[in-house]
Amino acid sequence: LRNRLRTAREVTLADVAEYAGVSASTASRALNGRGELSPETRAAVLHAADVLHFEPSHLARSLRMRTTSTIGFVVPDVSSPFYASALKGAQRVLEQAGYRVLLMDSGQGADGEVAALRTLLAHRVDGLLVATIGMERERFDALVTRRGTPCVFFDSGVDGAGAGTVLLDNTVGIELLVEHLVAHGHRRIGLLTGSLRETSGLERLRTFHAAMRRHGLETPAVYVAGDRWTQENGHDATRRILAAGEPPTALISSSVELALGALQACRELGVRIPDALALATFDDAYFAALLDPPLTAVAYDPFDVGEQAASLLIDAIGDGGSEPRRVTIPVALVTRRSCGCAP
Amino acid sequence: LRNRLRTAREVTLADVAEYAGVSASTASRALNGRGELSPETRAAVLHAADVLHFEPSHLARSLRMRTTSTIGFVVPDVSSPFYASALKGAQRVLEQAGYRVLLMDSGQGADGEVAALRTLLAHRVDGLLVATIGMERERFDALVTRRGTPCVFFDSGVDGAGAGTVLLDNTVGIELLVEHLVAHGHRRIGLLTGSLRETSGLERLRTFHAAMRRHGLETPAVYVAGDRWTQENGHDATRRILAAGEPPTALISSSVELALGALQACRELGVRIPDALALATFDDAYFAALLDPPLTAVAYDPFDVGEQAASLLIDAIGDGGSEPRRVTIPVALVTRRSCGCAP
DNA sequence: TTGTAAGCGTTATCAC
DNA sequence: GTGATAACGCTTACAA
Repeated sequence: LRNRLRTAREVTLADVAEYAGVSASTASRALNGRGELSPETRAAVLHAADVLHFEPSHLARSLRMRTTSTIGFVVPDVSSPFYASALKGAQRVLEQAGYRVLLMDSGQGADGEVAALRTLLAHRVDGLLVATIGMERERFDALVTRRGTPCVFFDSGVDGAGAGTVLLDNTVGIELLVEHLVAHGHRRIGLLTGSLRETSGLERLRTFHAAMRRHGLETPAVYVAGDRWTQENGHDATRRILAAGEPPTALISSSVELALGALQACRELGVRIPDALALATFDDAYFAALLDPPLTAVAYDPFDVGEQAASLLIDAIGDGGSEPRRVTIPVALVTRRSCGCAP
Repeated sequence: LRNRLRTAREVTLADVAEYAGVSASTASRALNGRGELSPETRAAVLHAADVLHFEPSHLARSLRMRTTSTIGFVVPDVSSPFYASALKGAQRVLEQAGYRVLLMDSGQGADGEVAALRTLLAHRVDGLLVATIGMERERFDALVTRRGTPCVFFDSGVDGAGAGTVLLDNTVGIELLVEHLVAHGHRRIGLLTGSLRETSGLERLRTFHAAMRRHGLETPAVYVAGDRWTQENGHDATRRILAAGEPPTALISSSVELALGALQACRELGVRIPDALALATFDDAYFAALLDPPLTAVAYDPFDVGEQAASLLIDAIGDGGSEPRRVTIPVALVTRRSCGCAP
């Protein structure tokens, strides 16, 4: 026995059974609390497992049970605070329900996203949580719907696909921003946009135009710029917008990364915020109040996004083919100095 | 339809073999490019796999091959930018080498860490990448060393355990900070510390005391405070330190979260930085230059930490039991206004 | 109450 | 070259 332990070989259920003097099936039943067992037998098995430091192979179990208790999580960029927080929120709920998380970073590319999905599917994950960078319905169906693996989208979805979608309240968020800046007296307002292939990017852009129209305000094409969710893009887009013949007096940013880029650009150009340019952004980062100037922002709970998506997914795994569900995460405006509000 | 799709049996290697009119072993060989095969057979199998949308079960393969191509990644808090970046760096290297990442958040608790390790081991991961919150050597050995699963620590390790450890150059980092503040003329310097159960927390504290002594400076006990890596802790610790009879004129923060807390506390107390209190911190966050005031910081590449750790792990998986290796990530001082440097 | 045997979907070792 | 056959470690009818 001692030699058994020392060898590199893993301890298996068979070892436990042998040590306890029972069959493998009995050992299995004892360890999983299934079926009727005599108390002594159960105790003997538990003891054997303990002595041998038995750790059941999740692999073998999954193969046999045809379920892995593993959820695939796909985001464009794990190092972004938003996705990291959503991940944490989802993980909390998922672990509670006995699931593990297999994480994949799509690297903000369509190929990366497909590859990530493929890997996860090969792993036979029980469900998928994905913030897509923008995939066509057909491709998604061919890849995952056909397999029957439940998928919940968050932050960015594929129209009509999936068992559910969790989105921020982009409409209300942008409207709050526009209204607030208009209330400050601004009429020339610009917009920094992220990727328009993603739901959040597109919804924010559309709502912006709608809100401006509703206020009877014009938006020259040059007042809208940006195509990626990066600080660099925010910087470049801001410079482009400010280079307009008659630049806007206020700027709305679709994300905090873009806003940081705007801050940087304004600093370089000597444009003072909020006097020369008012700034307000989507995403209330934890450091927003400590920036120079403190940033007016649309706040929400990023953990909540992950939690809700995870709950939806667990439901979908449970009840199979009920209606696709849609959850909207509420947002609220937090005013600070960057929009012109008093400190 | 949805239900039908859902219950549809997965397509297996046997299906592919049958469709191609060959045996399962031949199909396996064709798909994996192993052994000698006639070109036609190979083509037929590949075609069949394509037509049937065959996706090999990673589960079955792992069980048979006794290797999962999966790496377990354990951090105290995924939503922290540092860990998220390290994760991304590690993922890049790991994916390149054909590994997937199974992520677990220990939730900053010892129990959570043990549970995470257990789960990962049950999953038969090929290797472990962990930033421990501080585990005893014995416990670690009983849990993972006994199993023989290679483990590389990063940011925080277990003395003498594991196949390698990747740490930031905490010594140089803190020395740079102390020297710079001393050069500004400060003699009363305080320190904000994180968890002292973690390597980085402890090393930073120790180096601080050593550096101060080397400069012939005294550090009253009340000048050092903090016990967790959170903004809230930074806030509270700062208030405690500033409440000293003769408060320090400069403050070093062991992490950017702590520094944000300090900034917040100073704002509340009306303490002006850098005039009334100079501030400099470990960690150069991407928003550090845009804070009020811009933060002087010790910079390093967080992705690098993950990459190096991943490389070490891949080596360890390859050559088995060579010497434990140790990598130190270089750091550099970035001066900005918060320490008293000109803008 | 407990044991036997048949798989889950692969790959490796033999034969032919 | 290609095909049986036997594992890998587990769960679960079905027997006993």
